[in-house]
Amino acid sequence: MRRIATISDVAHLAGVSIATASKALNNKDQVRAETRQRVLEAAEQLAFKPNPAARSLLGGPTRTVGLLTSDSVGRFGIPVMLGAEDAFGGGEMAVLLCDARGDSIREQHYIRTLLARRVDGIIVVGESTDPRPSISRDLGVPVVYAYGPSDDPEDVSFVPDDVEGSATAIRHLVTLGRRRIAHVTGLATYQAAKERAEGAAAALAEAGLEPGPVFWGQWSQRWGRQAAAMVLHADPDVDAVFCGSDQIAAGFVEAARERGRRIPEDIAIVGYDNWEVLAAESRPPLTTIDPNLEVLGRTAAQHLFAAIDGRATPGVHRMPVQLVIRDST
Amino acid sequence: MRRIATISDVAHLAGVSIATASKALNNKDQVRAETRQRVLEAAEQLAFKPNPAARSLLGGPTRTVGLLTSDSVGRFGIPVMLGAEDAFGGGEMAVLLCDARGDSIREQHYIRTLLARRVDGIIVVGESTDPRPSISRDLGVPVVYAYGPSDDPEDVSFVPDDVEGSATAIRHLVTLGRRRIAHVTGLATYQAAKERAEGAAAALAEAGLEPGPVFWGQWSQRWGRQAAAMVLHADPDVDAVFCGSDQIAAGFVEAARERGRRIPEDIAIVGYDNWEVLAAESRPPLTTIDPNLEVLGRTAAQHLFAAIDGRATPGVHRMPVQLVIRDST
DNA sequence: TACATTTCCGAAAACCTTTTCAGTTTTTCG
DNA sequence: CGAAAAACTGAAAAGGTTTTCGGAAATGTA
Repeated sequence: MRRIATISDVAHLAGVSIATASKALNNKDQVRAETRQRVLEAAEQLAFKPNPAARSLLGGPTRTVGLLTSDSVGRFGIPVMLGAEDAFGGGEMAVLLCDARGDSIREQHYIRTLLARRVDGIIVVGESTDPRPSISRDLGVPVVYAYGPSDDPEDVSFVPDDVEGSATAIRHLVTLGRRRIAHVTGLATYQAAKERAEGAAAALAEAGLEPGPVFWGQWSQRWGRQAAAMVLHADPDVDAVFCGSDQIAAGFVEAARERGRRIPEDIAIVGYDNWEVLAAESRPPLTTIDPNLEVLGRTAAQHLFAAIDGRATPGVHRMPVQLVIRDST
Repeated sequence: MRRIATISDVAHLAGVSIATASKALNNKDQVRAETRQRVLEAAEQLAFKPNPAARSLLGGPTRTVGLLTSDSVGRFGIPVMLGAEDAFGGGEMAVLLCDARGDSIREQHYIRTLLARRVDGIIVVGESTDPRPSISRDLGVPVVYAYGPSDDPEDVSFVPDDVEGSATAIRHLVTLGRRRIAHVTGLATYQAAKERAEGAAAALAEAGLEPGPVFWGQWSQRWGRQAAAMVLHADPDVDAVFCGSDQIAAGFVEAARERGRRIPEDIAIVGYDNWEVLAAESRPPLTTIDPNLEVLGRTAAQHLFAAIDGRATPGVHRMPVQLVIRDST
């Protein structure tokens, strides 16, 4: 492995001074076109890449951002993360990955590490849509929160618009002529469960329907199966169920079918999350709400760029979600 | 936001020279204990962290590694990635995340970026256990492959031991007294499918049993359901099925139950992957093989450290996997 | 030709840390 | 007490890049 080329190698090969080479490479003026050409060719020939260490030593941007996630097990953070990485990697930003695993000690450690490395900004990816403590105070670099918003409204946060998503789901069911619509969802301690129930209630009211019953439980297939028994017992004529997650919906569908209900003829089901492995493999495949997590991650990354440029956009931004229609409605 | 402290601020506050401060902070000798103490206190007070740019400019290690993944959609790379990140982040290594999304152009781009940033090493995380083209040639930094091995046997690769894992699954079934064991798995073009079938055949032979039929298909629940029909038709007295993935197993269990077979009384089922959401939520919960992906990632990371220290361990290392017993056997 | 103007180029400083080497102070031992 | 050894400290250089500023060359004008 030969030595890595420096700018003085390039300058020497091109027969100019270091300063001129630098100007040529950075598209500054004060360099004759022909000279610039010679420098560029030399750089090409030596496969020259400026040393980022030397560059950032000058105090300029490090072209590095931190990606701080708590989501070691959960599955929601991953697409957000990849979306963000995509937005950064496309430019010449590099992404430092830090997984705090939901431990605030680890989180502090990583924040210090990132600051020591002089990152230009930080994206914090939450594991749920519940607000989380802000880290932005006195940090010195801009921070953008994705999926899990900051509890400080002055921060920049991006979350899926669960209220609107649920309303969309309900409107879809109403359009299909369903009138007796139940809602089975996760624990009410989750912001996501609350907002989805809220959006559903609002859309029902808007359609002139009574708010249907809400069944709170776990975010699990098991709960979906149990809930099926409860829902069918509470109202044997229920003609649609909106589930707070695809896991719940998958369980519900399974149990309802076992009880002889046809999906979607007797009962239409809408899930939430568009978790492919469940939603597409369920029988029948689930109509569901796709929270567009990759887009959310990318958008958050773009806004971090803006914040680094001093154009921050404070507040909690609700990102549009999408209805994916399959065979369960 | 105040200016970030430099070592000369620390030296000044402690009343010593810059050199002495540096020595004190880096635990070099030639500094009186009391002087060192004063310096450390000053550093603490100013929240001083050495500038990594200046450090790596001296030619030392950058304490940065690249994590190159192709696994944007697949789920296997994620735990490997997190395991690796864990091993690095615990020290003072930083991890640069690059997601090539299976595109070799993007991959090249990222490799150049990583080299330009002078990473100390690279971990390549595959999306399947199929061998992938080596990137190590003339790179100048050590590379370790995790999950998806390099096609160059001189490289350092870590893969789950699928042969042994399948054998374990079969031995488990044999121990339970099962004798007519079928195998339902994914496409034979996958290394994973081939090795799992191979391990299963070997274990059957070892137990003195005829190799059972092998059904090749997709890695999907749907195929599991179809396969159930085929298996039960081909041999109505089958008393155990080893599935090549939890998805297949989940589909198989569902369809077998619908055909009136009791699990595990009539047919015992073993899956593969220990994909919690499927294996634990299936009815009954699935006995399965856990490939220990996080451990694999961590191990790969540790070996990258070793390789950076010049103690590389070439070859494809097969990592132990684990039988997780639930109610399906 | 002499001078003013423009266009280019290069020397040198700055960024921050580590390390070497020489110099200074303290300790030890005869 | 004197000399040698040990312990400690500080000035300076190195590492790669960008930027500023002064100077040189080329061009235009009188």
